[in-house]
Amino acid sequence: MAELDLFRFVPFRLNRLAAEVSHALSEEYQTLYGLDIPEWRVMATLGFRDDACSAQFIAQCTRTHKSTISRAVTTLLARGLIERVENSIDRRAFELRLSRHGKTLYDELIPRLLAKEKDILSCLTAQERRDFAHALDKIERSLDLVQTRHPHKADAY
Amino acid sequence: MAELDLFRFVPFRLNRLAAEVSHALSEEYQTLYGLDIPEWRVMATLGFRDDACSAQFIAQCTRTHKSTISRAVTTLLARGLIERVENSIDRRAFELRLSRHGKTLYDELIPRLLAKEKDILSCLTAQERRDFAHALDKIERSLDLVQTRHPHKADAY
DNA sequence: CTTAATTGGTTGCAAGTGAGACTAGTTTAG
DNA sequence: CTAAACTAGTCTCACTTGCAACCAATTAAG
Repeated sequence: MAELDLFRFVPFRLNRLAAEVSHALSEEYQTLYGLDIPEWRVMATLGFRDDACSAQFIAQCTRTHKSTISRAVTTLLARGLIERVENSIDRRAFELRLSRHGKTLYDELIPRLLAKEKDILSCLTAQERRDFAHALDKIERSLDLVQTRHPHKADAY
Repeated sequence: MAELDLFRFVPFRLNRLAAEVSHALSEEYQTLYGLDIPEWRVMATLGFRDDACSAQFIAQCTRTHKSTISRAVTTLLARGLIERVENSIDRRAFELRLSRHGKTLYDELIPRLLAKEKDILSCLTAQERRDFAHALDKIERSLDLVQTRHPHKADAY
């Protein structure tokens, strides 16, 4: 008969680990800056790309449902952390970018999050960290999770 | 200024990967057997330990909230997949175990899930898989996620 | 041109889940 | 023995989120 040890079962471990890490990080963006995960993802996507982009694009590259992104965008607009301008070519779509205020928050938050990540991974040696990242790369690629294109606003998509 | 590439940020990657893997697996336990994740976790814990155990124990070792486990137990009882007997020593607690029916389902499901896991990890070499598991070990330990004890029903806890 | 299909984005709804109150039973302290 | 502290499990509440219907704008087909 087949045996399964839940604690050696990778899908379970990934779930548990992701939940725990999210929880640890939420201390930073949630408690300190009042952002939830979808909001943080929008901020991160806009902050990393200096270019403006659409909600659709953010949804696709963060693999988050468009309704979730839509709600996050609404909140961030209300807080003045992002700005939205109509796209002159396609009047359905909007171009999103960080506001000056949002950029300030982003620049404050990033070092904290990177420190937290570093902290979590500090139990691994440098080589182990590289290997771990490499394994994630391969698994993501094989599951087709990778965003190969970073389309610019002009991209048809 | 600090830069953060969301796609190289481990917490984000873990979240996305865990969600994707869960989704892939749910095909098996959800679609085929009508179990959701908490229900599956209860089944897996009971199936792996031949011993009976309490809801509390399942909650602790799967790191799932006790109310979530409680609901899963209720559903599984109604479906006759598990059995519950009063604990003669402590009348607050119940001993849970798989029913014959539940055991049959478990034995059918396990090979499918293991195959799916193998499939997901097949993009890694044997050595990479070992390294990956090892890295998970270390991170889990450093985050104190590891269930060091497998308490038996007599355990005070 | 006109109609149908598609796409960006929003919203209502329902299912799932964590927090925490609550009940019942147990243990510890005095 | 009694009261206080604690624990197992259930339940209600609030919140999050995925789904699907929807609206408006755009593009494709006839």
